[in-house]
Amino acid sequence: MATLKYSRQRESIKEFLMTRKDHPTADVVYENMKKIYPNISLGTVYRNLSLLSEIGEIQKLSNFGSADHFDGCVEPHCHFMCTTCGDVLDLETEGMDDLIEKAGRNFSGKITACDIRFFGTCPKCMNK
Amino acid sequence: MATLKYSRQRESIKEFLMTRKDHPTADVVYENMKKIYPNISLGTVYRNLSLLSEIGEIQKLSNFGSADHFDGCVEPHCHFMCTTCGDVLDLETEGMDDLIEKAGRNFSGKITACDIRFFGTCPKCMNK
DNA sequence: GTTTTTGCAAACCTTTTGCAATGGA
DNA sequence: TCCATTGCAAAAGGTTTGCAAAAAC
Repeated sequence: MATLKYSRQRESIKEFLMTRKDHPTADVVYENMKKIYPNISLGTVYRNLSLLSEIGEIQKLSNFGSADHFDGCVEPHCHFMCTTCGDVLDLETEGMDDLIEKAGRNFSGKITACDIRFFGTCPKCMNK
Repeated sequence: MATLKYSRQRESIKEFLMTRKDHPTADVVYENMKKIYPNISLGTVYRNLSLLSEIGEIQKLSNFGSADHFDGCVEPHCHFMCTTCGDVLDLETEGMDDLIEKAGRNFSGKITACDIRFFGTCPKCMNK
């Protein structure tokens, strides 16, 4: 991999994601970056989101809906998507650590990762 | 919803999915349908795959790679994707039925569904 | 005869890429 | 200076859609 050079844009994207508790899409990141860098391009946003998730500084959540979502928190945790409003939220993970081991019992391949996602109605939409 | 009318194409698509143990993408379904209906269009395949998954006769797996996969089996079960060859396989689910209940303990919304996906190396790719 | 489904092609949405110019080390 | 990063625009990949013709009921 090539040497990494500093870029203001990348720094801002990472910072933005870390201060958001939701999990915005590339487009939302782009719209927010335009407030700081009016000429920033969507391509730059995508390139940096890929780069950041490759080096493990952010997490890419693929296919909650049609567009990818990005999470500034890289600690392993589950996600929940509200089927009413489309929001993606974090969820407690306790008691799910042995899933990979359990799943491997009847499988002759090797399982290295696991992704759990929940769906339903979020607290906000429950009160409507 | 409008009344459903019979269509040979839809019937064949469903049958094809039920006899496959892997989980083909729309494109693979399309290529195979062309053997039976040389003039069938991709649009028809997509329309029927959507329709069938809406009425619960097949399952759409939206989370593996860039294209959706389709599963002729609608019983709840987990999936595994090989990060080497890209194949999607079924996996035993025992001991995972209480996940939704567990996840709901610390959550004030309502969880109705859960999707568990595993990643790793499949048996075929282990022997290479 | 009415309504659904089809084939075709164009549109759509999200993401990636080529390229010359800019900027960091 | 050298090479990574940027902005721009075009392309790519997967999926959806509008429309007139064909098929189902």
